Amino acid sequence: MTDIPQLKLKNQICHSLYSATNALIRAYRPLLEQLGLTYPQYLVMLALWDQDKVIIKDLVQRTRFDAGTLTPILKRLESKQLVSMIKADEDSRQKLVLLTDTGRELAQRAKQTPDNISCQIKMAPEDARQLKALAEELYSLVSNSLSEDSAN
Amino acid sequence: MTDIPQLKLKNQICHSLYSATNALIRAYRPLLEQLGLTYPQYLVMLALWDQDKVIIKDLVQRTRFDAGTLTPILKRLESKQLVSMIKADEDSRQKLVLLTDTGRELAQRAKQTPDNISCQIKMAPEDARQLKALAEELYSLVSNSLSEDSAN
DNA sequence: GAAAAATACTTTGTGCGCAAAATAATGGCA
DNA sequence: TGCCATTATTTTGCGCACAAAGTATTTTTC
Repeated sequence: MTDIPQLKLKNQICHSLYSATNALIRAYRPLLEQLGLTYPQYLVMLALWDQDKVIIKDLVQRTRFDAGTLTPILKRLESKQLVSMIKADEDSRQKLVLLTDTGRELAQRAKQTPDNISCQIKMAPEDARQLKALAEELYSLVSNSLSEDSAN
Repeated sequence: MTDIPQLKLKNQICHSLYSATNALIRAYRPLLEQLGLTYPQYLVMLALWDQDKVIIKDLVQRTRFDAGTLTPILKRLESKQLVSMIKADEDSRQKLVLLTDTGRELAQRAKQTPDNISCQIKMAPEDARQLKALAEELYSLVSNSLSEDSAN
């Protein structure tokens, strides 16, 4: 017992956030399994259903994934025939990510997923809205502080 | 463009939560590096600074980590001489986790970490309080829904 | 127009996160 | 006393998460 109040696990936002996020991913797992997707793969597919035929850099921005994380995820989606990748004409450093027909069709089967999750979890809509807003706020505060940091 | 509003990445709490959590872990990294800890190792140390000489099952509950995740983390903490582990007398299936002197002393150096983080991120205290409360709420809602699920 | 800097992406290595299976010890209970 | 279910922990296997280093291509600079 060191008894430094600031070091109490119970007082750490980071722990609440971390365990809530992991629990949520666990709740998604059985639903996404039916689609043959992992949670990060699902997020990438969501981004592509919004818009495909985009370069990886664009996906990095929209998914907020690290590029080194995204490359192997895209490879797995490719091996599942959900996406295909081609070199960009204008700049051959870039790669375009395209949905296949199968990938596009999967959106129809995925349509129910968000409803199923919120049905199962039953968080008050106002709480959910607020949680999302606060998580977004934290994300942008942290991102700014990190980019300032690397600029020194 | 499939244009199913429910499938828009921007409308997903899960994405906001996921990217905020990962960004926060990234922000912790340089601070924890000075302590020689990763983020999950830090959470385990926080739990042990609260109370050590506990069985792994107790740590699983308090850290909310999976047992299969905790075992290798404890091994790494042991190899850094921060904790030691002994078999429990009463029940030799159990293992007691103890802080070493070094492990206990590390709390003094870690004392500044929470302040340093909140200094760097500058989230309004009321927002931070609320974010923590909502994350806790989500955690317990999801945990309940998962345990009901396995009880069927 | 060649060298240097920047950009887009991939690879490598370490450490989780977790389901599922394995191992080991304990506690019924017949 | 034996057997079986239960409990505590570890192992295995796969997929991230990300820093750092590597590769390839384009752009800038002189």
